[in-house]
Amino acid sequence: MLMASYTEENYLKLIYALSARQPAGVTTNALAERTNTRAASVSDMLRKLAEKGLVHYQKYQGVTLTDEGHRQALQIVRRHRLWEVFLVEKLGFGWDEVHDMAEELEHIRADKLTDRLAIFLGNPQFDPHGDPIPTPSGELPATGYQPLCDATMGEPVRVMGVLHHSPAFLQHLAKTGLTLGCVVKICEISAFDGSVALSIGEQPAIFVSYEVARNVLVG
Amino acid sequence: MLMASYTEENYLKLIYALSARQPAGVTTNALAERTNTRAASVSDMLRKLAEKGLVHYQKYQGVTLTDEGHRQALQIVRRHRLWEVFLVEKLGFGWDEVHDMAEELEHIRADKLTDRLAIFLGNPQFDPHGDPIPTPSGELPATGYQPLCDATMGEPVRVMGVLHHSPAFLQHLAKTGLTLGCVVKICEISAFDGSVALSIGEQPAIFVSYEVARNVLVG
DNA sequence: GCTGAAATTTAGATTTGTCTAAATTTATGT
DNA sequence: ACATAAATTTAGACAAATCTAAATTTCAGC
Repeated sequence: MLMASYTEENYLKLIYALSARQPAGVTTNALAERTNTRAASVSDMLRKLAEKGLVHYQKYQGVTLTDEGHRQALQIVRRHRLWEVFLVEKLGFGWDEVHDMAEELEHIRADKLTDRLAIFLGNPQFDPHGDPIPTPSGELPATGYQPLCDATMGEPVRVMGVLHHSPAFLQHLAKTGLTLGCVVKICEISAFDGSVALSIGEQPAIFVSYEVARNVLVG
Repeated sequence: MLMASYTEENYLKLIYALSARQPAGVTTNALAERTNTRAASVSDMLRKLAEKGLVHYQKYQGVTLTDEGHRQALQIVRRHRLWEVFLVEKLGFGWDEVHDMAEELEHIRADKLTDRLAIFLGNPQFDPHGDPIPTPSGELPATGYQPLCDATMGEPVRVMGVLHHSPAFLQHLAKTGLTLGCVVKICEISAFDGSVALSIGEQPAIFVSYEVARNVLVG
C-alpha cells in the first residue's frame, strides 16, 4: 500500500511543486498540462493516489498532499536536487542541462545510495539552481528569498536561485550575465513594459524583461 | 521501432549474459528462471523482441541476439559496470552491495551522462568484480582469464574477477581472504570432494570448495 | 519409431496507465 | 437566476507485461 510507482512519484512531485502556487488545491487541468496527459487520465490517477492515502482528493475540488504524500514528495525532491549537484559539480554539466537526467535518477529509492551521495557531495544545502535540498527527515531549509522584481530599487542584492528550470530560461540568464551568486541592483522599472534595468556588479546597466525578473530569486 | 523498454532492456542484458553458456540459443526456461517470471511470459516477450529486430527467435529453438540487440546489450552492460565503479570507488560501497543499485542506474540511457561518468571515473577498463567494461563503440577488452580451478597446480596466479555477483558469494570470498588482485597458488585438489587447497600470498594454505574455485577468475 | 515427460507456446484474463467520447458538475456573464 | 461555457469525471477501450490453464512441440528412453 505504501510504495508509489514511478508514475505516481511524478504526480506526487508535481502536486508538491504546484501546491506552492495553488495551496487550496491543485487543479486537474494544471496537472494534465504538466504531465502531458489528458484530464481524464489525471482524474483516474488522483482517485488511485487518494486510495493509497497519498493525497486528499474531493471530486471537482482539486487535490492536496497528505502528510505521507508530502513526506514522499520531499524524498523525491531531495534525490532530484542531490543528483543535480552531482551532475554539475562532479560531472561538469551546465545547470541548464541536468534537469532531465535528474528526473530519471530521482526515482532510484535506495536510501543508502541517497545518503552516501549526499555525504560524497559534502551535504550540500542547495542545488545548482539555488533550490534548498530537503534533509533525510524532510526538513526544508527556509530561504526567505524574494523575486528580483520585488527587490527594493537601488539596493544591491545577491542572485540566490531561479523559479524556472527550463534550459531556455537558464541559457537566457547565462547570456544576460545573471549567474547564481552575482550581485545586482535594480536601477529602474520601465513604466512602458515593466522591463527592469539592472546593474550587475560594476557593469553598466542592462534591461531584462519583467518575466525574467519575476523568475530570479534574490536575498 | 528502436528503443527498448526498461523490461526489454533487462531481457537483452540477460540473453547476453546467458549466451556465454548457451551460444546456440538461450532457452525460454532459463530466462524465466532468471527473470522470476513464467515461461509463458518469456515467450510473449521473445516474440515482441523478435518483431523489433533485437533477437533471432525460432519457436521452440531458443533465442540469440541480433547485431542490434547485441549492441544494445553491450550499452546496458557498459552503464551497469560504470555505475558499479562509481558506487565502490566514489561512494565507498562494498562490491557485494552494488549490484541492485547498478541494476536501476543502468537503465538511464543519456549517452552524455554515461560518457561523462566514464571520464569522471578515469575511463576504467574493469568493474569492481573484474568484469571488462565495454567501450562506447561496443568493444569488450578480451581478458583471457580462466577459472581458478583450471589453473596449473603450484603456479602463482592473480585473482582478476568473479563469475558470480551474488552478495552471498562475494561475502564468502571476503571471509576466505580471496580479494581482487591477490596472488594465489593451488597446492592441492582433494580427490575426495574436489576441494581446493590454496595459499594466498605468504599465508598458510586454506581450503575452498570446488564451486568457489570454479567461480573465481585468475590470470 | 513410439510414448510419456519436459519444455514451450497459445489462449484468455489481469493490472497499470493511458486514451476518446460522453456525461456531469462548477463557474461565468448578463 | 439562468443559460452556456469551462472544467472535471465516468464509461469503455487499448497497449504493455504479466499470470494460469490448456494445447502443442520436442526430447529421452526404450
